[in-house]
Amino acid sequence: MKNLLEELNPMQREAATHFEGPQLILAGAGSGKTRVLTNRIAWLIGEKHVDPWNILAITFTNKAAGEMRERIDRLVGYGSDSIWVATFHSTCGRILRRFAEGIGYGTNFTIYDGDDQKTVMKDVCKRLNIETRIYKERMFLNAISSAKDELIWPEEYMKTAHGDPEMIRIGQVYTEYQRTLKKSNAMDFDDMIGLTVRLLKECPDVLEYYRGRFAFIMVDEYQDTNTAQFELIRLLAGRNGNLCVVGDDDQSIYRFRGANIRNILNFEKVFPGAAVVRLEQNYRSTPAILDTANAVIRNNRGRKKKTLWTANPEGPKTIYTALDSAYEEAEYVVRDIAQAAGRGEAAYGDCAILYRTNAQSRLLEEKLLLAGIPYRIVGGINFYARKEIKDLLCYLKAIDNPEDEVAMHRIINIPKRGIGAASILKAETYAAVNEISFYEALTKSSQIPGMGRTAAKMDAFVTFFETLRSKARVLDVRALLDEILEKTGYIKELEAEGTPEAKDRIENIDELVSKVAAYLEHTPEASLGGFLQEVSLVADIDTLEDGNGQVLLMTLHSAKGLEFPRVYLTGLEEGLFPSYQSIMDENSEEALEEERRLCYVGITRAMKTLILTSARSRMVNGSHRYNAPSRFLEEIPEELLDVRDSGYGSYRSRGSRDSQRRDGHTALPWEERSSEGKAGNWSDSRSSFDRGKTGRKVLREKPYLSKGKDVQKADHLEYSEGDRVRHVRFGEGVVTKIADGGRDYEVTVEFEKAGVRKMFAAFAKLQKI
DNA sequence: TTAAGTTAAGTTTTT
DNA sequence: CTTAACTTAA
Repeated sequence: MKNLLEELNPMQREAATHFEGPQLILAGAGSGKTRVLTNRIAWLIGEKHVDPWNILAITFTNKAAGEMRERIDRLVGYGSDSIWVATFHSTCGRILRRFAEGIGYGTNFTIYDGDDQKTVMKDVCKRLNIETRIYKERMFLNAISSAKDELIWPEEYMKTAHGDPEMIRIGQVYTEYQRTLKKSNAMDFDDMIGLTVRLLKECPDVLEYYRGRFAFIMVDEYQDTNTAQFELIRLLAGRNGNLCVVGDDDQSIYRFRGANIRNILNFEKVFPGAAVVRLEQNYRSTPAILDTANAVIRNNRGRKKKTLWTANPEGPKTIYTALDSAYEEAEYVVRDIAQAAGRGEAAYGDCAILYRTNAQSRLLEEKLLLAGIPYRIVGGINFYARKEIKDLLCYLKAIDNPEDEVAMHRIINIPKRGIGAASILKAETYAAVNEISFYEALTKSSQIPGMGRTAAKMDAFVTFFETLRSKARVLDVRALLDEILEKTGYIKELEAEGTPEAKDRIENIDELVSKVAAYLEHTPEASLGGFLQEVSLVADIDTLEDGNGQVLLMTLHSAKGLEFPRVYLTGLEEGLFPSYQSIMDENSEEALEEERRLCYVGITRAMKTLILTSARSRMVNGSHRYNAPSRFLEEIPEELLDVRDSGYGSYRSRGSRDSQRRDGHTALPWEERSSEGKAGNWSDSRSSFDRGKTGRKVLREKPYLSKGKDVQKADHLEYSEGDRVRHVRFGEGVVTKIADGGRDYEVTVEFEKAGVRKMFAAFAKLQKI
C-alpha cells in the first residue's frame, strides 16, 4: 500500500488519503484524477478496512466506469468486484429495476432514447392538435428535459406558468407526454435520474437501505452534474456524508444538458467543512500546449482561479494553418497525418481529429478513405439507431414489456402483416375509450368497431407474439433473438432483396447477435431486461478500444477525458466554433464561455503536438459560407504559435487575419442573416419561446383534416372474376379474384406479359373486353 | 393499402 | 446536402 502512495505527488496523496466527510478535488486537465480516485479506493479498503461493498463510484460514461473498474481491479484484488462503479444512468437503472414499484412503475420498465421520445412527442402533439410544422417536437422535448433536469414535474411546471399561454401549452404537452410514458411503463433518460430521486424521497426505507450501503461515494466529472444528479448524490450521501467529488470547472461543457456549474462552485457552501484539494500539476501535455490552453481559458471570467503547470519537457509550438476551404482543410490534415506517420513521428493510432459538429466528419472521412489511412469515427449515428437494429430491439422490448407502445407499434407490421395505419388508429381509439393498453386492445380485435377482416390479422399477430413471449421465459436472450429472426423471416427477406444495402443490414444484425453473446458471457445474472438496459445506455465512445492503429475522429464533447499524442483541432471559425447559436444566444456571454471551455478541453487533449486549422469557406446546407477565423485563435499570443502556410499557395494566414476580419466584417454570416429577409425564419425559429409572438400559431386549428378526396368505392364493377380486361400499362389479362377490401375492391389480375398483379379497382381503371 | 417519387425544411454538443 | 413529409400512382 505504501508504494501505491509513493507514486503520488503531495497534493494527490492528500486527496487520496482523505477519510471521512465531504471533499472537493479540483483537478485540472491531465492532473491524474483517475489515479487519485482509484488510489483512494484502494487506500480506504487497505488502510481503513472499508468494506468494498460500501463504496460507490459514479462516472458519466461507461468508458470511464470501465477504465476505473480495470484500474481498481489491479489495485485492490480481493473484493474489488463488489465495489459499485457505474454511470449515473446505470446506477439509477439498477436501483429502479429493484424498487420502481415504489413510485408506481413496473420493474420491467423500458428506457426510451431520443428517437423514441420523438415518436411519443409526435403522437402527443397529434392528440393535442398541435401543428408540429411550426412548433417542433424537439422544442417541447428540450423544454421538458430542462424541467426534468431541475426536478420540475408537470404539476409544478403548470403552477409556475402564471397564465403565460406559452408555458401552459408546454405544460399541457409535458403532462400528456409524461402520462403516455407512464402508460407504456417507460422512462426517458431524464426520468431515470428524476424518478430515482423521487423514489428516494418518497420511500424512506429505500433511502435508508442505500445510505447504509453507500457509506463512501465518489463522483467523477462533478462539474457536469445537473440539479437532479446533484440531488441524487446529496440524498445518498446524507448530511455529513463521505462524499468525494472530482471536477474541473474549466471543463464544464454540458450546460445545454442542464449541467449546473454552481454545483462545483458552491460545493463548500452546501457541504460546510468540506476539504478542498487542488491538483494543478499536469502530467499529460508539454508546456507549449499548456500555455496555449491557459491563454484561451483565462478569458473566462466565471471560474475558480488555478494555474496548470507541468514538469514535462518542452515540445513543439502549437501549429496553426488557415486553409481556403473545408475541402483543403481536410486534405491538409490527412496529408499531415500521412507525413507524420512517414517520418515516424506519430503512428495513426496516436492521432485524433476533433471538431465541433458531427457533420464536419464527412469530408475528413472522405479524404482518409482516399489516402487509405485507417480511421474510426466516434459518435454520429449510433449503431442501435439503425433501422434493422431498432426493429429487432423493439421485438425484445415489446416481449419484455408489452405495454411499451412505441415498440408495439413498430413491430406490429414488421414484417408486413397487412395491418395498416387506419386499423392501428382504430385499435388505438378503442384502447383509449376502454382505458386499456394498446396491446390489450389487439387481443380483443374482434370487439373493435369497423375492424373488418384486419381483426383476423391482429389475432394472428397476437398468437405469434404470445408464442414468442412464452419462449422468452425459457430461452436466453441469444436464443430468443435467433427465434425472432427465424420466425419473422427478417434475414431471409433481406437476403431476397440482395442489394448491397441489405447486405450491410445483415452484417449489422450479425453484430447485434455477437453483442448479445458478449453480454451473456460477461454478465453473471443475464436477463432480457438487463440486456435492454445496457444497450440503451451505451454510447459509441464506450466501445472505443485503443491500440488498433486507427486515426480517431470525434466531436470535442466526445473527446473529454481522453488524451492523444497528436491532436488536430479543426474548424476554428466564427459561427462554427464558437457556434452560431452561442454567439446569438440571449446569454451570449455565458454561452461563449462554454464554447471557450470546450476549446480548452480540446487543446488539453493533446500530449505532444497540437495542430489548429481553420477554413475560410465551408459548405453549410449546400451553400458556401464564409467565416472569419475563430476568436479563440485571436486569444492565443502570436509567439505561442507556429503559423504555417497551407501549402496551397494562395492565401496567407495569420498576418492578414485581423485585416481580413475587419474587411469581412459586413459579410459575417450572422450579421448577413439579420439584415436579410431570410432572417425572419431564423429569428422565428429561435424565438419559439418568445411570449405571444407566435403563440397563436400553436393554438391554431389544423387547417385541414382531410382533403375530401377519398377514393370512392364503386357501387359495382364492370367486370367480374374470369373476365378479360385491359390495363393502360400491363396490357391484357384475366381477372382471377375480386376481394371486397372495405373501402375499395382489391382486384387480382393475371396479365399475359406482366404476370399476376394485385391492384385497387379505383386506381387500376380496368376495361372489360 | 403501400411504395415510390417529389418537395420542403433544417442543422450543436449527449446520457 | 441530407432527411422527413407529402403526393401520386398502382
